[in-house]
Amino acid sequence: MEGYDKHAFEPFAVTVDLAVFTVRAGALQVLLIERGQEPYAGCRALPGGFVLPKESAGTAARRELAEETGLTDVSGLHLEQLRTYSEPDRDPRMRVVSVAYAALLPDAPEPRGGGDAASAHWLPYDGLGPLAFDHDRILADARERIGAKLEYTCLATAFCPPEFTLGELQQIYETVWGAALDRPNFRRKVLATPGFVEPVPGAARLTGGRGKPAALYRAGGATALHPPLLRAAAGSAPSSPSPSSSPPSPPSTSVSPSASSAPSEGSSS
Amino acid sequence: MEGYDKHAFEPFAVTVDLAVFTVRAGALQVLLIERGQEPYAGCRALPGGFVLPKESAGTAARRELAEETGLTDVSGLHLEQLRTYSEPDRDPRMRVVSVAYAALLPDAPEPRGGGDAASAHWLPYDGLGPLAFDHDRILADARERIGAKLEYTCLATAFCPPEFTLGELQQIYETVWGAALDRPNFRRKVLATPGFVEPVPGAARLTGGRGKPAALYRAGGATALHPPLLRAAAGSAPSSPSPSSSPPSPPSTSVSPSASSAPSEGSSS
DNA sequence: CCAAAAGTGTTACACATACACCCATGC
DNA sequence: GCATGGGTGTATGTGTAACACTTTTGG
Repeated sequence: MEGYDKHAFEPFAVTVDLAVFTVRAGALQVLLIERGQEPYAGCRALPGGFVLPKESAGTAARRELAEETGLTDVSGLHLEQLRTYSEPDRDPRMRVVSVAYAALLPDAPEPRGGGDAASAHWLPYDGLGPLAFDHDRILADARERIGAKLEYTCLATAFCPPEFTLGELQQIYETVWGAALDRPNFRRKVLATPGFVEPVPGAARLTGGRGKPAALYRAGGATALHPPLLRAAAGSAPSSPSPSSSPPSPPSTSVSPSASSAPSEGSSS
Repeated sequence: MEGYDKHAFEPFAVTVDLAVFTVRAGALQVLLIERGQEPYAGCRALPGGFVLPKESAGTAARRELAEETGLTDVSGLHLEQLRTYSEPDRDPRMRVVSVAYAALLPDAPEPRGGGDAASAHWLPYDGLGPLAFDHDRILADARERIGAKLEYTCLATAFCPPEFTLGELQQIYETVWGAALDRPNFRRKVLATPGFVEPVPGAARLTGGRGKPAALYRAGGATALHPPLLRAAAGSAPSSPSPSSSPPSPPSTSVSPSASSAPSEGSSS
Protein backbone atom coordinates (compact mmCIF):
# COMPACT_ATOMS: atom_id res chain seq x y z
CA MET A 1 0.00 0.00 0.00
CA GLU A 2 3.04 2.28 0.11
CA GLY A 3 4.84 3.94 -2.76
CA TYR A 4 1.94 4.93 -4.96
CA ASP A 5 2.82 5.96 -8.48
CA LYS A 6 0.27 5.89 -11.24
CA HIS A 7 2.97 4.88 -13.71
CA ALA A 8 4.72 2.30 -11.60
CA PHE A 9 2.37 -0.43 -12.75
CA GLU A 10 0.86 -1.54 -16.01
CA PRO A 11 -2.86 -1.01 -16.24
CA PHE A 12 -5.10 -3.90 -15.31
CA ALA A 13 -8.54 -4.38 -16.73
CA VAL A 14 -11.06 -5.44 -14.11
CA THR A 15 -14.11 -7.40 -15.16
CA VAL A 16 -16.89 -9.38 -13.57
CA ASP A 17 -18.00 -12.85 -14.64
CA LEU A 18 -21.35 -14.27 -13.65
CA ALA A 19 -22.29 -17.86 -12.97
CA VAL A 20 -26.09 -17.63 -12.95
CA PHE A 21 -28.00 -20.75 -11.92
CA THR A 22 -31.61 -21.73 -12.00
CA VAL A 23 -33.52 -24.96 -11.54
CA ARG A 24 -35.75 -25.70 -14.48
CA ALA A 25 -37.37 -28.81 -15.85
CA GLY A 26 -35.82 -30.79 -13.04
CA ALA A 27 -32.28 -29.83 -13.99
CA LEU A 28 -29.70 -27.32 -12.84
CA GLN A 29 -29.25 -24.83 -15.63
CA VAL A 30 -26.73 -22.07 -16.27
CA LEU A 31 -26.97 -18.81 -18.17
CA LEU A 32 -24.37 -18.76 -20.95
CA ILE A 33 -23.67 -16.50 -23.90
CA GLU A 34 -22.17 -17.35 -27.24
CA ARG A 35 -19.12 -15.34 -28.19
CA GLY A 36 -19.15 -13.57 -31.53
CA GLN A 37 -15.52 -12.42 -31.56
CA GLU A 38 -12.07 -13.85 -31.28
CA PRO A 39 -10.64 -15.28 -29.23
CA TYR A 40 -12.97 -18.17 -28.52
CA ALA A 41 -15.43 -17.04 -31.21
CA GLY A 42 -18.40 -19.38 -31.28
CA CYS A 43 -17.52 -20.68 -27.84
CA ARG A 44 -19.87 -20.44 -24.94
CA ALA A 45 -18.84 -18.20 -22.07
CA LEU A 46 -20.14 -16.78 -18.84
CA PRO A 47 -21.87 -13.41 -19.10
CA GLY A 48 -19.89 -10.51 -17.72
CA GLY A 49 -18.12 -7.32 -18.60
CA PHE A 50 -15.96 -4.46 -17.49
CA VAL A 51 -16.26 -2.75 -14.16
CA LEU A 52 -16.90 0.91 -14.91
CA PRO A 53 -14.71 3.60 -13.32
CA LYS A 54 -17.33 4.71 -10.83
CA GLU A 55 -18.92 1.43 -9.77
CA SER A 56 -17.98 -1.43 -7.51
CA ALA A 57 -17.66 -4.97 -8.78
CA GLY A 58 -20.96 -5.87 -7.12
CA THR A 59 -22.73 -3.03 -8.86
CA ALA A 60 -21.16 -4.04 -12.15
CA ALA A 61 -22.34 -7.60 -11.67
CA ARG A 62 -25.91 -6.50 -11.08
CA ARG A 63 -25.81 -4.19 -14.07
CA GLU A 64 -24.42 -6.84 -16.40
CA LEU A 65 -26.94 -9.34 -15.19
CA ALA A 66 -29.77 -6.93 -15.93
CA GLU A 67 -28.36 -6.06 -19.35
CA GLU A 68 -27.87 -9.62 -20.48
CA THR A 69 -30.99 -11.20 -19.07
CA GLY A 70 -33.46 -8.35 -19.32
CA LEU A 71 -34.21 -8.66 -15.62
CA THR A 72 -35.27 -5.26 -14.41
CA ASP A 73 -36.57 -6.16 -10.98
CA VAL A 74 -33.85 -7.97 -9.14
CA SER A 75 -36.19 -8.88 -6.29
CA GLY A 76 -35.60 -12.40 -5.14
CA LEU A 77 -32.15 -12.40 -6.64
CA HIS A 78 -29.25 -13.84 -4.74
CA LEU A 79 -25.90 -12.49 -5.89
CA GLU A 80 -22.75 -13.47 -4.11
CA GLN A 81 -19.10 -12.85 -4.73
CA LEU A 82 -17.33 -16.10 -5.48
CA ARG A 83 -13.66 -15.49 -6.03
CA THR A 84 -11.25 -13.43 -8.11
CA TYR A 85 -9.31 -14.98 -10.97
CA SER A 86 -6.06 -13.27 -11.77
CA GLU A 87 -3.73 -15.61 -13.64
CA PRO A 88 -1.58 -13.40 -15.91
CA ASP A 89 -2.37 -15.41 -19.04
CA ARG A 90 -6.06 -16.03 -18.51
CA ASP A 91 -6.89 -13.66 -21.38
CA PRO A 92 -4.51 -13.84 -24.34
CA ARG A 93 -4.93 -10.18 -25.27
CA MET A 94 -4.18 -8.31 -22.11
CA ARG A 95 -4.06 -8.43 -18.37
CA VAL A 96 -7.58 -8.98 -17.10
CA VAL A 97 -8.46 -9.60 -13.48
CA SER A 98 -11.96 -10.93 -13.10
CA VAL A 99 -14.16 -10.91 -10.03
CA ALA A 100 -16.53 -13.85 -10.34
CA TYR A 101 -20.05 -13.84 -8.90
CA ALA A 102 -22.56 -16.60 -8.41
CA ALA A 103 -26.22 -15.76 -8.81
CA LEU A 104 -29.39 -17.76 -8.16
CA LEU A 105 -32.67 -17.10 -9.89
CA PRO A 106 -36.07 -18.48 -8.90
CA ASP A 107 -37.75 -19.09 -12.21
CA ALA A 108 -36.13 -18.82 -15.59
CA PRO A 109 -37.41 -16.25 -18.03
CA GLU A 110 -35.71 -16.95 -21.33
CA PRO A 111 -32.96 -14.32 -21.60
CA ARG A 112 -33.14 -11.73 -24.36
CA GLY A 113 -29.47 -11.76 -25.25
CA GLY A 114 -28.98 -8.03 -24.97
CA GLY A 115 -25.95 -5.96 -24.07
CA ASP A 116 -22.69 -7.21 -25.44
CA ALA A 117 -23.70 -10.84 -25.73
CA ALA A 118 -24.50 -12.16 -29.18
CA SER A 119 -27.00 -14.60 -27.73
CA ALA A 120 -27.82 -15.83 -24.28
CA HIS A 121 -29.47 -19.10 -23.26
CA TRP A 122 -30.19 -21.33 -20.33
CA LEU A 123 -28.31 -24.60 -20.69
CA PRO A 124 -28.22 -27.66 -18.45
CA TYR A 125 -25.11 -27.74 -16.30
CA ASP A 126 -24.50 -31.41 -16.95
CA GLY A 127 -22.96 -32.20 -20.28
CA LEU A 128 -21.67 -28.74 -21.10
CA GLY A 129 -18.78 -28.57 -23.52
CA PRO A 130 -15.70 -26.50 -22.76
CA LEU A 131 -16.16 -22.78 -22.20
CA ALA A 132 -14.05 -19.81 -23.20
CA PHE A 133 -11.09 -18.61 -21.11
CA ASP A 134 -11.01 -20.17 -17.62
CA HIS A 135 -14.78 -20.11 -17.37
CA ASP A 136 -14.92 -23.88 -16.94
CA ARG A 137 -13.14 -23.52 -13.68
CA ILE A 138 -15.17 -20.53 -12.56
CA LEU A 139 -18.37 -22.38 -13.28
CA ALA A 140 -17.18 -25.51 -11.49
CA ASP A 141 -16.13 -23.45 -8.47
CA ALA A 142 -19.52 -21.73 -8.44
CA ARG A 143 -21.41 -25.01 -8.65
CA GLU A 144 -19.40 -26.49 -5.82
CA ARG A 145 -20.01 -23.43 -3.66
CA ILE A 146 -23.75 -23.44 -4.30
CA GLY A 147 -24.01 -27.12 -3.45
CA ALA A 148 -22.04 -26.69 -0.26
CA LYS A 149 -23.99 -23.65 0.84
CA LEU A 150 -27.29 -25.50 0.63
CA GLU A 151 -26.01 -27.58 3.51
CA TYR A 152 -25.50 -24.87 6.06
CA THR A 153 -27.54 -21.91 4.84
CA CYS A 154 -31.14 -21.22 3.86
CA LEU A 155 -29.98 -20.37 0.35
CA ALA A 156 -32.27 -22.84 -1.39
CA THR A 157 -35.20 -20.43 -1.12
CA ALA A 158 -33.34 -18.15 -3.56
CA PHE A 159 -34.10 -20.74 -6.26
CA CYS A 160 -37.82 -20.59 -5.46
CA PRO A 161 -40.53 -18.12 -6.43
CA PRO A 162 -41.92 -15.87 -3.67
CA GLU A 163 -44.40 -18.55 -2.62
CA PHE A 164 -43.51 -22.18 -2.87
CA THR A 165 -44.37 -25.59 -1.48
CA LEU A 166 -42.07 -27.75 0.60
CA GLY A 167 -42.02 -30.25 -2.23
CA GLU A 168 -40.66 -27.60 -4.58
CA LEU A 169 -38.03 -26.64 -2.04
CA GLN A 170 -37.03 -30.26 -1.68
CA GLN A 171 -36.69 -30.58 -5.45
CA ILE A 172 -34.15 -27.75 -5.38
CA TYR A 173 -32.00 -29.74 -3.00
CA GLU A 174 -32.45 -32.95 -4.95
CA THR A 175 -31.60 -31.30 -8.24
CA VAL A 176 -28.52 -29.46 -7.04
CA TRP A 177 -27.21 -32.39 -5.03
CA GLY A 178 -28.27 -35.07 -7.44
CA ALA A 179 -29.62 -37.20 -4.61
CA ALA A 180 -33.09 -37.96 -3.37
CA LEU A 181 -34.09 -36.93 0.14
CA ASP A 182 -36.61 -38.47 2.50
CA ARG A 183 -39.69 -36.28 2.35
CA PRO A 184 -40.93 -36.57 5.94
CA ASN A 185 -37.47 -35.93 7.34
CA PHE A 186 -36.81 -33.03 5.01
CA ARG A 187 -40.11 -31.51 5.99
CA ARG A 188 -39.40 -31.80 9.69
CA LYS A 189 -35.93 -30.35 9.33
CA VAL A 190 -37.09 -27.31 7.40
CA LEU A 191 -40.04 -26.59 9.67
CA ALA A 192 -37.94 -27.07 12.79
CA THR A 193 -35.42 -24.43 11.71
CA PRO A 194 -36.76 -21.08 12.92
CA GLY A 195 -36.90 -18.53 10.14
CA PHE A 196 -36.17 -20.87 7.26
CA VAL A 197 -39.71 -20.71 5.89
CA GLU A 198 -42.93 -19.15 7.16
CA PRO A 199 -46.37 -20.42 6.18
CA VAL A 200 -48.74 -18.43 4.00
CA PRO A 201 -51.91 -18.74 6.09
CA GLY A 202 -54.76 -20.02 3.93
CA ALA A 203 -52.97 -20.82 0.72
CA ALA A 204 -52.52 -24.11 -1.03
CA ARG A 205 -51.57 -25.21 -4.49
CA LEU A 206 -51.83 -28.32 -6.59
CA THR A 207 -48.43 -29.27 -7.84
CA GLY A 208 -48.68 -32.29 -10.09
CA GLY A 209 -52.31 -32.08 -11.15
CA ARG A 210 -53.09 -34.96 -8.85
CA GLY A 211 -52.60 -35.35 -5.15
CA LYS A 212 -53.36 -33.32 -2.07
CA PRO A 213 -52.86 -29.57 -2.46
CA ALA A 214 -49.68 -28.46 -0.72
CA ALA A 215 -49.44 -25.61 1.74
CA LEU A 216 -47.51 -22.57 0.57
CA TYR A 217 -44.55 -20.98 2.30
CA ARG A 218 -42.45 -17.87 1.98
CA ALA A 219 -38.74 -17.53 2.67
CA GLY A 220 -38.08 -16.60 6.30
CA GLY A 221 -35.54 -14.22 7.69
CA ALA A 222 -32.92 -16.76 8.67
CA THR A 223 -29.74 -17.21 6.65
CA ALA A 224 -27.80 -19.82 8.61
CA LEU A 225 -28.86 -23.40 9.13
CA HIS A 226 -27.78 -24.77 12.51
CA PRO A 227 -27.30 -27.67 12.61
CA PRO A 228 -26.64 -28.14 8.91
CA LEU A 229 -28.68 -30.27 6.52
CA LEU A 230 -26.05 -32.73 5.40
CA ARG A 231 -26.18 -34.65 2.17
CA ALA A 232 -25.34 -38.32 2.38
CA ALA A 233 -22.08 -39.62 0.97
CA ALA A 234 -23.31 -40.57 -2.53
CA GLY A 235 -25.40 -42.93 -4.59
CA SER A 236 -28.49 -43.59 -2.51
CA ALA A 237 -31.69 -44.21 -4.46
CA PRO A 238 -34.72 -43.76 -2.19
CA SER A 239 -38.42 -43.46 -2.85
CA SER A 240 -39.76 -40.73 -5.15
CA PRO A 241 -37.57 -40.39 -8.21
CA SER A 242 -38.51 -37.21 -10.05
CA PRO A 243 -40.56 -34.01 -10.17
CA SER A 244 -41.88 -33.37 -13.66
CA SER A 245 -39.80 -34.36 -16.62
CA SER A 246 -36.26 -35.62 -16.19
CA PRO A 247 -35.03 -37.54 -13.13
CA PRO A 248 -32.72 -35.84 -10.65
CA SER A 249 -29.43 -35.65 -12.43
CA PRO A 250 -26.66 -37.80 -10.96
CA PRO A 251 -23.60 -36.05 -9.55
CA SER A 252 -21.86 -34.18 -12.33
CA THR A 253 -18.86 -35.80 -13.87
CA SER A 254 -16.97 -32.52 -14.05
CA VAL A 255 -17.44 -31.48 -10.46
CA SER A 256 -16.62 -33.43 -7.37
CA PRO A 257 -19.56 -33.41 -4.99
CA SER A 258 -17.31 -33.78 -1.98
CA ALA A 259 -16.58 -30.70 0.05
CA SER A 260 -13.01 -29.74 -0.66
CA SER A 261 -12.40 -26.49 1.09
CA ALA A 262 -9.59 -24.26 -0.04
CA PRO A 263 -9.57 -22.54 -3.42
CA SER A 264 -6.64 -23.78 -5.39
CA GLU A 265 -4.88 -20.55 -6.29
CA GLY A 266 -4.49 -19.42 -2.75
CA SER A 267 -4.01 -22.74 -1.03
CA SER A 268 -1.34 -23.77 1.37
CA SER A 269 1.96 -24.03 -0.38
CA MET B 1 -16.11 -9.83 -22.28
CA GLU B 2 -16.87 -8.31 -25.70
CA GLY B 3 -15.66 -5.04 -27.15
CA TYR B 4 -12.13 -4.90 -25.88
CA ASP B 5 -10.40 -1.58 -26.20
CA LYS B 6 -7.40 -0.72 -24.12
CA HIS B 7 -8.55 2.88 -23.92
CA ALA B 8 -12.20 2.25 -23.25
CA PHE B 9 -11.59 2.00 -19.52
CA GLU B 10 -9.62 3.87 -16.93
CA PRO B 11 -6.73 1.94 -15.47
CA PHE B 12 -7.32 0.12 -12.23
CA ALA B 13 -4.62 -0.64 -9.74
CA VAL B 14 -4.83 -4.16 -8.35
CA THR B 15 -3.39 -4.90 -4.95
CA VAL B 16 -3.45 -7.68 -2.38
CA ASP B 17 -4.14 -7.22 1.31
CA LEU B 18 -3.22 -9.84 3.86
CA ALA B 19 -4.97 -10.75 7.09
CA VAL B 20 -2.33 -12.91 8.77
CA PHE B 21 -3.34 -14.67 11.97
CA THR B 22 -1.47 -16.59 14.60
CA VAL B 23 -2.26 -17.89 18.07
CA ARG B 24 0.23 -16.67 20.59
CA ALA B 25 0.22 -16.28 24.33
CA GLY B 26 -3.31 -17.62 24.41
CA ALA B 27 -4.66 -14.90 22.15
CA LEU B 28 -5.50 -14.53 18.50
CA GLN B 29 -3.02 -12.11 17.00
CA VAL B 30 -2.82 -10.30 13.68
CA LEU B 31 0.13 -9.05 11.67
CA LEU B 32 -0.19 -5.29 11.13
CA ILE B 33 2.07 -2.61 9.76
CA GLU B 34 2.24 1.05 10.66
CA ARG B 35 1.81 3.44 7.77
CA GLY B 36 4.49 6.11 7.29
CA GLN B 37 2.76 8.13 4.58
CA GLU B 38 -0.48 9.90 3.97
CA PRO B 39 -3.24 9.08 3.83
CA TYR B 40 -3.69 7.34 7.16
CA ALA B 41 -0.10 8.12 8.21
CA GLY B 42 0.56 6.61 11.61
CA CYS B 43 -2.44 4.34 11.26
CA ARG B 44 -2.17 0.62 11.39
CA ALA B 45 -2.98 -1.28 8.24
CA LEU B 46 -2.89 -4.76 6.80
CA PRO B 47 0.28 -5.70 4.94
CA GLY B 48 -0.06 -5.88 1.19
CA GLY B 49 0.99 -4.32 -2.05
CA PHE B 50 0.63 -4.18 -5.80
CA VAL B 51 0.16 -7.19 -7.99
CA LEU B 52 3.03 -7.15 -10.48
CA PRO B 53 2.33 -7.35 -14.21
CA LYS B 54 3.46 -10.95 -14.54
CA GLU B 55 2.14 -12.54 -11.37
CA SER B 56 -1.22 -13.72 -10.10
CA ALA B 57 -2.80 -12.30 -6.99
CA GLY B 58 -1.94 -15.48 -5.09
CA THR B 59 1.71 -15.19 -6.05
CA ALA B 60 1.71 -11.54 -5.07
CA ALA B 61 0.23 -12.40 -1.69
CA ARG B 62 2.95 -14.95 -0.99
CA ARG B 63 5.66 -12.54 -2.12
CA GLU B 64 4.37 -9.69 0.03
CA LEU B 65 4.04 -11.97 3.02
CA ALA B 66 7.64 -13.09 2.63
CA GLU B 67 8.87 -9.52 2.18
CA GLU B 68 7.08 -8.10 5.18
CA THR B 69 7.54 -10.93 7.63
CA GLY B 70 10.93 -12.25 6.59
CA LEU B 71 9.44 -15.70 6.18
CA THR B 72 11.48 -17.49 3.55
CA ASP B 73 10.14 -20.99 3.97
CA VAL B 74 6.40 -20.87 3.61
CA SER B 75 6.07 -24.50 4.67
CA GLY B 76 3.13 -24.95 6.97
CA LEU B 77 1.56 -21.78 5.68
CA HIS B 78 -2.10 -21.67 4.89
CA LEU B 79 -2.99 -18.90 2.44
CA GLU B 80 -6.53 -18.53 1.18
CA GLN B 81 -8.29 -16.00 -0.95
CA LEU B 82 -10.91 -14.21 1.08
CA ARG B 83 -12.75 -11.73 -1.09
CA THR B 84 -12.17 -8.75 -3.37
CA TYR B 85 -12.91 -5.22 -2.24
CA SER B 86 -13.69 -2.82 -5.03
CA GLU B 87 -15.64 0.15 -3.72
CA PRO B 88 -14.71 3.11 -5.95
CA ASP B 89 -13.77 5.35 -3.03
CA ARG B 90 -11.94 2.86 -0.85
CA ASP B 91 -8.64 4.63 -1.59
CA PRO B 92 -8.87 8.44 -1.76
CA ARG B 93 -6.07 8.78 -4.30
CA MET B 94 -7.09 6.50 -7.14
CA ARG B 95 -9.08 3.48 -8.14
CA VAL B 96 -7.66 0.47 -6.30
CA VAL B 97 -9.20 -2.98 -6.38
CA SER B 98 -7.80 -5.20 -3.67
CA VAL B 99 -7.87 -8.97 -3.48
CA ALA B 100 -7.80 -9.90 0.20
CA TYR B 101 -6.17 -13.05 1.53
CA ALA B 102 -6.31 -14.72 4.89
CA ALA B 103 -3.20 -16.51 6.12
CA LEU B 104 -2.57 -18.71 9.14
CA LEU B 105 0.83 -19.16 10.73
CA PRO B 106 1.83 -21.81 13.24
CA ASP B 107 4.18 -19.97 15.54
CA ALA B 108 4.93 -16.30 15.47
CA PRO B 109 8.46 -15.15 14.68
CA GLU B 110 8.53 -11.42 15.35
CA PRO B 111 8.34 -9.79 11.91
CA ARG B 112 11.27 -7.75 10.67
CA GLY B 113 9.27 -4.94 9.08
CA GLY B 114 10.92 -5.17 5.70
CA GLY B 115 9.65 -4.27 2.25
CA ASP B 116 7.44 -1.22 2.10
CA ALA B 117 6.21 -1.40 5.65
CA ALA B 118 7.65 1.06 8.11
CA SER B 119 7.23 -1.41 10.94
CA ALA B 120 5.38 -4.65 11.38
CA HIS B 121 4.12 -6.23 14.60
CA TRP B 122 1.89 -8.93 15.95
CA LEU B 123 -1.04 -7.42 17.80
CA PRO B 124 -3.93 -9.05 19.63
CA TYR B 125 -7.08 -9.06 17.55
CA ASP B 126 -9.27 -8.00 20.44
CA GLY B 127 -9.11 -4.33 21.27
CA LEU B 128 -7.57 -3.11 18.05
CA GLY B 129 -8.18 0.49 17.15
CA PRO B 130 -9.43 1.50 13.71
CA LEU B 131 -7.29 0.57 10.73
CA ALA B 132 -6.52 2.43 7.52
CA PHE B 133 -8.81 2.31 4.46
CA ASP B 134 -11.44 -0.43 4.72
CA HIS B 135 -9.04 -2.77 6.47
CA ASP B 136 -11.31 -3.00 9.52
CA ARG B 137 -13.88 -4.70 7.42
CA ILE B 138 -11.39 -6.93 5.64
CA LEU B 139 -9.98 -8.05 8.95
CA ALA B 140 -13.41 -8.67 10.42
CA ASP B 141 -14.42 -10.68 7.37
CA ALA B 142 -11.23 -12.71 7.61
CA ARG B 143 -11.72 -13.43 11.29
CA GLU B 144 -15.27 -14.55 10.73
CA ARG B 145 -14.20 -16.83 7.90
CA ILE B 146 -11.42 -18.41 9.93
CA GLY B 147 -13.74 -19.07 12.85
CA ALA B 148 -16.37 -20.61 10.62
CA LYS B 149 -13.88 -22.76 8.77
CA LEU B 150 -12.65 -24.36 11.96
CA GLU B 151 -16.08 -25.91 12.22
CA TYR B 152 -16.13 -27.85 9.01
CA THR B 153 -12.50 -28.15 7.91
CA CYS B 154 -9.24 -29.40 9.40
CA LEU B 155 -7.83 -25.89 9.14
CA ALA B 156 -6.84 -25.64 12.80
CA THR B 157 -3.66 -27.63 12.18
CA ALA B 158 -2.42 -24.68 10.10
CA PHE B 159 -2.06 -22.77 13.38
CA CYS B 160 0.11 -25.54 14.85
CA PRO B 161 3.78 -26.38 14.43
CA PRO B 162 4.63 -29.54 12.44
CA GLU B 163 4.25 -31.67 15.57
CA PHE B 164 1.70 -30.79 18.19
CA THR B 165 -0.34 -32.24 21.01
CA LEU B 166 -4.08 -32.56 21.07
CA GLY B 167 -4.14 -30.09 23.92
CA GLU B 168 -2.42 -27.52 21.76
CA LEU B 169 -4.86 -28.15 18.94
CA GLN B 170 -7.74 -27.72 21.32
CA GLN B 171 -6.31 -24.40 22.51
CA ILE B 172 -6.44 -23.17 18.90
CA TYR B 173 -10.16 -23.82 18.82
CA GLU B 174 -10.71 -22.32 22.24
CA THR B 175 -8.74 -19.20 21.40
CA VAL B 176 -10.34 -18.54 18.04
CA TRP B 177 -13.84 -19.32 19.22
CA GLY B 178 -13.48 -17.81 22.65
CA ALA B 179 -15.16 -20.79 24.23
CA ALA B 180 -13.91 -23.75 26.21
CA LEU B 181 -14.38 -27.26 24.84
CA ASP B 182 -14.75 -30.56 26.64
CA ARG B 183 -11.38 -32.27 26.41
CA PRO B 184 -12.47 -35.91 26.19
CA ASN B 185 -15.06 -35.14 23.55
CA PHE B 186 -12.72 -32.98 21.54
CA ARG B 187 -10.15 -35.73 21.62
CA ARG B 188 -12.60 -38.35 20.41
CA LYS B 189 -13.91 -36.16 17.65
CA VAL B 190 -10.47 -35.36 16.29
CA LEU B 191 -9.21 -38.92 16.47
CA ALA B 192 -12.40 -40.31 14.96
CA THR B 193 -12.05 -38.12 11.86
CA PRO B 194 -9.85 -40.03 9.41
CA GLY B 195 -6.95 -37.96 8.18
CA PHE B 196 -7.36 -35.05 10.59
CA VAL B 197 -4.24 -35.94 12.59
CA GLU B 198 -1.84 -38.87 12.51
CA PRO B 199 0.19 -39.94 15.53
CA VAL B 200 3.96 -39.56 15.68
CA PRO B 201 4.88 -43.06 16.89
CA GLY B 202 7.09 -42.81 19.95
CA ALA B 203 7.02 -39.12 20.63
CA ALA B 204 5.70 -37.26 23.63
CA ARG B 205 6.15 -33.83 25.07
CA LEU B 206 5.59 -32.08 28.34
CA THR B 207 3.39 -29.09 27.81
CA GLY B 208 2.92 -27.23 31.04
CA GLY B 209 6.00 -28.40 32.97
CA ARG B 210 3.76 -30.62 35.03
CA GLY B 211 1.41 -33.39 34.08
CA LYS B 212 1.58 -36.44 31.92
CA PRO B 213 3.58 -36.01 28.71
CA ALA B 214 1.22 -35.71 25.75
CA ALA B 215 1.45 -37.74 22.57
CA LEU B 216 2.47 -35.84 19.46
CA TYR B 217 0.55 -35.68 16.21
CA ARG B 218 1.08 -34.38 12.72
CA ALA B 219 -1.53 -32.88 10.40
CA GLY B 220 -3.18 -35.55 8.28
CA GLY B 221 -4.22 -35.37 4.66
CA ALA B 222 -7.89 -34.59 5.19
CA THR B 223 -9.25 -31.11 4.60
CA ALA B 224 -12.98 -31.52 5.20
CA LEU B 225 -14.56 -32.36 8.54
CA HIS B 226 -17.71 -34.47 8.17
CA PRO B 227 -19.72 -34.14 10.28
CA PRO B 228 -18.60 -30.69 11.42
CA LEU B 229 -17.31 -29.77 14.86
CA LEU B 230 -19.91 -27.24 15.94
CA ARG B 231 -19.32 -24.56 18.50
CA ALA B 232 -22.04 -24.06 21.07
CA ALA B 233 -24.24 -20.96 20.98
CA ALA B 234 -22.26 -18.74 23.36
CA GLY B 235 -21.22 -18.10 26.93
CA SER B 236 -20.57 -21.50 28.46
CA ALA B 237 -17.85 -21.69 31.08
CA PRO B 238 -16.70 -25.30 31.54
CA SER B 239 -13.75 -26.82 33.31
CA SER B 240 -10.23 -25.70 32.38
CA PRO B 241 -10.18 -21.96 31.88
CA SER B 242 -6.87 -21.05 30.28
CA PRO B 243 -3.63 -22.24 28.68
CA SER B 244 -0.70 -20.10 29.79
CA SER B 245 -1.21 -16.41 30.32
CA SER B 246 -4.49 -14.78 29.40
CA PRO B 247 -7.85 -16.52 29.59
CA PRO B 248 -9.58 -17.49 26.36
CA SER B 249 -10.73 -14.20 24.93
CA PRO B 250 -14.48 -13.72 24.87
CA PRO B 251 -16.15 -13.33 21.49
CA SER B 252 -14.90 -10.15 19.86
CA THR B 253 -17.07 -7.13 20.12
CA SER B 254 -16.45 -6.15 16.52
CA VAL B 255 -17.21 -9.52 14.97
CA SER B 256 -20.37 -11.51 15.34
CA PRO B 257 -19.56 -15.13 16.15
CA SER B 258 -22.74 -16.33 14.51
CA ALA B 259 -22.45 -17.78 11.03
CA SER B 260 -23.90 -15.17 8.75
CA SER B 261 -23.34 -16.36 5.27
CA ALA B 262 -23.43 -13.92 2.42
CA PRO B 263 -20.80 -11.22 1.97
CA SER B 264 -22.50 -7.89 2.13
CA GLU B 265 -21.42 -6.32 -1.13
CA GLY B 266 -22.79 -9.09 -3.26
CA SER B 267 -25.84 -10.03 -1.27
CA SER B 268 -29.37 -10.33 -2.43
CA SER B 269 -30.80 -6.97 -3.28
C1' DC C 1 -61.53 -47.49 -6.67
C1' DC C 2 -56.87 -46.30 -7.83
C1' DA C 3 -52.82 -43.43 -8.36
C1' DA C 4 -50.31 -39.59 -6.79
C1' DA C 5 -48.81 -36.29 -3.79
C1' DA C 6 -49.05 -34.07 0.97
C1' DG C 7 -48.73 -34.70 5.65
C1' DT C 8 -48.18 -37.47 10.46
C1' DG C 9 -46.23 -40.83 13.54
C1' DT C 10 -42.91 -44.13 15.34
C1' DT C 11 -38.85 -46.72 16.05
C1' DA C 12 -33.84 -47.50 15.86
C1' DC C 13 -29.43 -45.77 15.64
C1' DA C 14 -25.63 -42.42 15.55
C1' DC C 15 -23.62 -38.80 17.65
C1' DA C 16 -22.60 -35.39 20.99
C1' DT C 17 -22.78 -33.90 25.76
C1' DA C 18 -21.60 -34.20 30.35
C1' DC C 19 -19.13 -35.98 33.84
C1' DA C 20 -16.64 -39.62 36.60
C1' DC C 21 -12.45 -41.78 36.77
C1' DC C 22 -7.45 -43.45 36.07
C1' DC C 23 -2.46 -42.42 34.54
C1' DA C 24 1.94 -40.04 34.54
C1' DT C 25 4.86 -36.34 35.73
C1' DG C 26 7.06 -32.24 38.59
C1' DC C 27 7.34 -30.19 42.93
C1' DG D 1 1.29 -36.56 48.57
C1' DC D 2 -0.67 -33.30 45.69
C1' DA D 3 -1.43 -30.37 41.86
C1' DT D 4 -1.51 -30.49 36.92
C1' DG D 5 -2.41 -32.06 32.57
C1' DG D 6 -3.11 -36.38 29.46
C1' DG D 7 -6.08 -40.15 28.54
C1' DT D 8 -10.28 -43.61 29.09
C1' DG D 9 -14.91 -45.00 30.07
C1' DT D 10 -19.91 -44.47 30.42
C1' DA D 11 -24.70 -42.71 30.87
C1' DT D 12 -27.96 -39.51 28.87
C1' DG D 13 -30.09 -36.60 25.46
C1' DT D 14 -30.71 -34.69 20.81
C1' DG D 15 -31.30 -35.29 16.10
C1' DT D 16 -31.28 -38.03 11.93
C1' DA D 17 -32.58 -42.22 9.06
C1' DA D 18 -35.84 -45.34 7.66
C1' DC D 19 -40.30 -46.58 6.94
C1' DA D 20 -45.33 -47.37 7.97
C1' DC D 21 -49.43 -44.94 7.75
C1' DT D 22 -53.27 -41.42 6.94
C1' DT D 23 -55.32 -37.63 4.13
C1' DT D 24 -56.84 -35.30 0.00
C1' DT D 25 -57.13 -34.55 -4.60
C1' DG D 26 -57.84 -36.10 -9.99
C1' DG D 27 -58.92 -39.73 -13.20
